[in-house]
Amino acid sequence: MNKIKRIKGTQDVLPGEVHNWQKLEAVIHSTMSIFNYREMRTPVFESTELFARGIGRLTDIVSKEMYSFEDRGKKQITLKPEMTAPIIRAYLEHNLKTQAPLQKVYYISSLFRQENPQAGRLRQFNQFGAEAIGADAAELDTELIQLALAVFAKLGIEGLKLEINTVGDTECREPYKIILKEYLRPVLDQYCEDCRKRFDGNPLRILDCKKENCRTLNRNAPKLSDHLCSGCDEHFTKLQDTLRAGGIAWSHNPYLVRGLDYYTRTVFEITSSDLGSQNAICGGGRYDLLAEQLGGPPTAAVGFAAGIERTLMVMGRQGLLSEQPGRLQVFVAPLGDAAAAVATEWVTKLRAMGYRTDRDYLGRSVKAQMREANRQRAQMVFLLGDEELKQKNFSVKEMDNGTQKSVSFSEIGPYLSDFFKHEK
RNA sequence: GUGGGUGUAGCUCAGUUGGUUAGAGCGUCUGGUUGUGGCCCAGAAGGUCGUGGGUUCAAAUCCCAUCACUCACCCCA
Repeated sequence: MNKIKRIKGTQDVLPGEVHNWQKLEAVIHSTMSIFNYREMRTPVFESTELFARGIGRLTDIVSKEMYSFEDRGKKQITLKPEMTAPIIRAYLEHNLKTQAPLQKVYYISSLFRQENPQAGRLRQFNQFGAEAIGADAAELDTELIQLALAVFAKLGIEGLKLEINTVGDTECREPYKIILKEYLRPVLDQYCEDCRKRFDGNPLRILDCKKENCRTLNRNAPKLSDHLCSGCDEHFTKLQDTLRAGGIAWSHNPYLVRGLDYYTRTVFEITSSDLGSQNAICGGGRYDLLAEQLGGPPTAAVGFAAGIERTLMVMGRQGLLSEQPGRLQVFVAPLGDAAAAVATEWVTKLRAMGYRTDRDYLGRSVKAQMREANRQRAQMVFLLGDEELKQKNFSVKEMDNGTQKSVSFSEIGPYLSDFFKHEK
């Protein structure tokens, strides 16, 4: 029989590394709490229609990357490829705005996209992110950026770059698209095949094409920043003012465009040079039109999403991952069947007292049990053989200093509380 | 979907111009102590050399195909 292997683009997080995930998650929870964001969880799958309408049918994600299938009831189902659309769906479905006009929520979730894997890109991957729903204030955009940066800062990550841009709103983006298309149409045949495809559905994406030739052609294209409506212009100015007031460094990248259709006004991206070619660790922006596209009332909102695997990758490159999980406090080493029975009772008692305790289950020799205790970095070993049983005590070996002493069964409680008095 | 790279022990890797029973380090197990860890020493277990075919007296080694992994394009977290 050949072994079954994991699906391409998926990852196992093994016991020896999971503590780093837990630490990251703890920082996310605590930072979100400090910024007054509350966690929200949504199903792993949704109706395909949600993403088709929310993200946009012409985007890469929807047109070729989704894990979609028909269930036994002939419903079109998709494993969620991103979190913003499900969050807004739930927000609308439960009328959360009736609870409070501004909802601030966050999530940690697995997402699924059927792309070709490479460094920092998986088919099942994890993101954390936050969404503030119900306000169009630019200060809120700044808060989301601060929040993302705060998580990274608390983790000790350095050297991140923040880029911002504005993509306008319906009032100015649609007219601008027409102006842009008028410029592009006569020279379109000089653009690459991808760009020609983008022309009808998403001409803005032509502006951040990476091909040298397209970039050259783009230099003479009309700029959105010259065609912003007064509302968007003010919003972008306000964003930069508040970022400045918050002491945040950024650069304005006029070609920064997001691949999802729902963005309006603010877009931003945080990148790290400690990643591979997939260098974005966080992306976000404002999406004031999404709620309406999903059948809800006009609702301003802003959010970000950050890659957990990419964050861990950066932490690894910066030496921020720890090797050592917690230590075992007590290892009970019984010798023989009689001792094994008593050991079972004591392991139960020690655990009930709150000490991290384990024992041998393989009937191993003392030497092997000591090796095991050492591997577990146990702080002490309770040896229990015939002599100890007769005397009703343990031979307790303190592993860090190598000393050994007899502690009678009745004194174990006080002995342990004294030994561990400096640990809480 | 398209390109490049790599597939030998659990892990990281050697393996000569094709030549007998395919090696090392780490890890695992056992022993060096009637019942004592780490360091050290000795030993053991563990391999369809990714898979299939071809060339050859002989293939881990050469050729073809295929699969997997990986990096990159694209796009994104």
